[in-house]
Amino acid sequence: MGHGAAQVGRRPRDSAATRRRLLQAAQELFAAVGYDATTVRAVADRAGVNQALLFRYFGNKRGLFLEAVQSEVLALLAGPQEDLLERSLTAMLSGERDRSTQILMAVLRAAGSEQIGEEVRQQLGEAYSAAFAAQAVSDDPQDCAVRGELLLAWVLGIALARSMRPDGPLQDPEAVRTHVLRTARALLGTAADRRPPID
Amino acid sequence: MGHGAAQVGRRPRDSAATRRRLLQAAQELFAAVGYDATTVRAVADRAGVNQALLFRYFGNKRGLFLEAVQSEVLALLAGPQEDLLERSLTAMLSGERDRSTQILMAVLRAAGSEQIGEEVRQQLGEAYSAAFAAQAVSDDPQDCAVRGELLLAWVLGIALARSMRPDGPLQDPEAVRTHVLRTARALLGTAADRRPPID
DNA sequence: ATTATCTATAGATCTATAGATAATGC
DNA sequence: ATTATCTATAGATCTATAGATAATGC
Repeated sequence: MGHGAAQVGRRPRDSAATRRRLLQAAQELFAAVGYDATTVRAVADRAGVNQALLFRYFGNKRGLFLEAVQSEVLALLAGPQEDLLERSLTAMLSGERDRSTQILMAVLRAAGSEQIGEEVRQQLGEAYSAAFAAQAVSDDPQDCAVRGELLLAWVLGIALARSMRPDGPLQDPEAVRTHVLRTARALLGTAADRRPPID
Repeated sequence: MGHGAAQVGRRPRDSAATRRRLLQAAQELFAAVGYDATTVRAVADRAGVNQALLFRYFGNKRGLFLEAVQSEVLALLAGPQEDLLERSLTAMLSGERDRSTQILMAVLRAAGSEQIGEEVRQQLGEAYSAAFAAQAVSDDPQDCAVRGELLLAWVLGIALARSMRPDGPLQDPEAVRTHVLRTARALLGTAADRRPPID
């Protein structure tokens, strides 16, 4: 009885595997239902691991989250700034539900959470904002920041809307991708939008 | 002792006032911290009302939320479809923290919540989407829906980002308003964006 | 002896209800 | 007698910890 799948017996001693299983389960659940709605017990159950081990290896729920998303977020932000938006969209819209996609979703959903707070928002927000602002054609740095944050807010909103309405119109990756990339050019004010079209 | 402000004595019997106070406190708290993070006890305390009365008058937390936002949402959606975006932005960006602003924020934040679910998302999402889609210059209804939902996602994301970062760049109402309205034209594909500028 | 796993539970919330107490209406 | 307010608490979570149990390393 008790919670979740009954422990059939004692698992083999393998701390590395236990950590890995917990991190993977965390990535999946955080991405699927968000930070607040993900319980440590659900993560442990999904990983097939005793719940107390989660605290042994990650300290607390926040520590688990941070470690679960850290490497992938750094990898995303380390890429070329110019196509951060495109890479974010690609990861987010990818139908394959691969690891990067799930982690990005986990982060975006956590950014809208109450609990996870500044640690994620601030860091991620500024990184995105800077990358986006770097593309904006404007002399005023404050104006660049506004445009960058607007773009981040859009990606965030799209991620939320998609996860909230699994059958909604935003499930069409190509349509979303096309419209967002086209419109983002207008927002950032690239030359193509400032002058009459070439064609 | 107990919870919150100590009850000094029995409040005067006034069910209408009690309901009103609860609704107002709910609007403020839901707007400020979101649906999940708002506890019924916090609402009751802020209203200066015994917590049990909340259930007497509204059944449960969901009922309180729905009644708190219903009239204002209907009023917003009942206005002319063409400027729904503009009215939404105005309400959202208004510095006066007036009633409409708070209710809109409450709804937008609730749309990103786990608990409140379909009832709000579906209804509001479709209403917004339809209104926005009505403006999109396109023959394909599915394409219109995508653009409409993208715009809703943006408004939602901006609302979240603003409430999350109280000192961020998106606190400048005029900058946000200008960029969003300009860019929305590009997204919806009005004539102004399809042809070279007149000037 | 050390390290990993597991049991059991503390302690903090939070929503919701049952039923007592008191004020108004007749 | 009816209706509003208040007390007290049930019952369901959820995070986190203390300490027992068992497996490996020496």
